[in-house]
Amino acid sequence: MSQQALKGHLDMLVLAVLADGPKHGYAVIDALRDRSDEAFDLPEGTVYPALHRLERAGLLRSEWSEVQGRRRRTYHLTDAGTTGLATRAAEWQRFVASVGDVIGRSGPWPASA
Amino acid sequence: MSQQALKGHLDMLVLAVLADGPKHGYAVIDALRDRSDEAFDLPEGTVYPALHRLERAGLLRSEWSEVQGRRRRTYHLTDAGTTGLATRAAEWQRFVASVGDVIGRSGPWPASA
DNA sequence: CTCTATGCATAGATTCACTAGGTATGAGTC
DNA sequence: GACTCATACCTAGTGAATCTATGCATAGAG
Repeated sequence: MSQQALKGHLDMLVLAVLADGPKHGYAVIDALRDRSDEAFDLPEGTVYPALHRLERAGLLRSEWSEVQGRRRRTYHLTDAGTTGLATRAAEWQRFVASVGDVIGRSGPWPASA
Repeated sequence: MSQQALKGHLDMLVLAVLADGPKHGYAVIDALRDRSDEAFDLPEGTVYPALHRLERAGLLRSEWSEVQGRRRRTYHLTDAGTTGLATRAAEWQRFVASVGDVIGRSGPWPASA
């Protein structure tokens, strides 16, 4: 996968896995890898700053906890995060449709699942 | 549309419009706008550097001509450009499928055309 | 003559994922 | 006990690539 393919779409992916339920950072990374069948195996240096950015933007909130001697910061979507995800997902689908128009796709995408 | 959505995908789009036939830079911009129904209305400062980059990479070649007193640089795909487009289009579809897996798409995309 | 569209170009700003490092705990191995 | 690995957090700096802003030049319309 191209190194820049994610640009501008990472926030949506993070919001999407958190829409399933609160998770701490490391679990977000695992969820992205599992759900994408290894396609999105993101380094911590990518995901942690994204989480901080989304919290600063008000789309996430977090609480600290301690589980078996390890500090965890668990993130959950705010209301703004929920609507933000919906907005980004809609934009994504328009983007995909536009790219399809340009590259000349005719039929529906092959199902992956 | 997000400002960064194109990151890493612009090359594919440029190659796609040139796969339809040789075009000069300004015409590439027009083709992208027309084919995407205005969604991709890209500034010259985006497209010209992309064309130069693709030519340096050997995916495009260009010739100068003069039409009605205006200098034109017309680009066409090389063989590497044709295969490069196929590669990028395949990667794009895998990327779209992976994003779909993460954000929980179930059915096929709604047809846009 | 001015303004717009056409047609090319580049320099600098900006965004954002990634690389590379750092800290710390728990569990398993030798 | 020492070592290694997985878990779990963090940030500074790099790099790639699009966008903003600007410049030059010609043709045509008003």
